[in-house]
Amino acid sequence: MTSDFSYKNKKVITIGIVRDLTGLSERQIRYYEERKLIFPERSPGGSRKYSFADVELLVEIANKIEDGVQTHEIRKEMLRAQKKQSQDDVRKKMIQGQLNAQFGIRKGPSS
Amino acid sequence: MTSDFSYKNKKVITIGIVRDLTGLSERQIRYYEERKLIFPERSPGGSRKYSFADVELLVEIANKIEDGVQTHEIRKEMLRAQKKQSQDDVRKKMIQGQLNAQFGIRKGPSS
DNA sequence: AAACCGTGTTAGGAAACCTTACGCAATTGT
DNA sequence: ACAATTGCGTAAGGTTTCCTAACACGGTTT
Repeated sequence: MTSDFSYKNKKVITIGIVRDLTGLSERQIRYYEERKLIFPERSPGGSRKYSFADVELLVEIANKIEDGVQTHEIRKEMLRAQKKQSQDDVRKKMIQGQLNAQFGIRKGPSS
Repeated sequence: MTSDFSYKNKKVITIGIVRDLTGLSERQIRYYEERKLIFPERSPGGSRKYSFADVELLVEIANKIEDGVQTHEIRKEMLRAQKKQSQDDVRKKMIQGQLNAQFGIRKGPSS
């Protein structure tokens, strides 16, 4: 239902490209992973694979760090944001459910 | 004006990932390049870099080849399609120019 | 003062990629 | 019929890219 078939979230970019795209060093990129701010996938051989969304996130992270925010704090912020998001999702689903109950009942032999 | 700032056309994917994404062999992917059907960029070190658009194109190419169409023919088709496209672009630009001339004149000291 | 933070750098090794070239069945062109 | 081309597989040898682990180090925090 939610598209999410987007290119934005496919993990297909190697760390060298991410380095070029963000201007960060590989060391930095790996370090932010170590601090659980980013979660690349791995190829069978162990190489990291990032998405465009990851690239954007990395830039945001780098900006915050420049502003003196610690990875520790950034992580908390992210968890907070994430939690609120999932709450919002639940609410939306509930409303959707209400609507379906009222009007959208299209189950059973009705063709 | 035309966005094209899309992820779809950024060349960021290495050949191994393209292989996984398309199911083609690296040999095939390189061969189609040799036959001028696809044009990856290169990293400073010489590694090929593809876009999602390239990946889609590769799948189309592979399908045609399965249907017995030769690379030679596919290339012609592509050139044809490309030419028509650029013609269409020109027409659109001309119309745009007309409209600007009629209504959109916003140049010179007018603030 | 001790511990932690964010990063550069080095070292050694493995994975991924590159080009070149031979081979070969199947098509295509002459 | 026969030569040439097509669309790959595969192997060899070499370069690039990526990986982890570890030491260093100036700045914060605690």
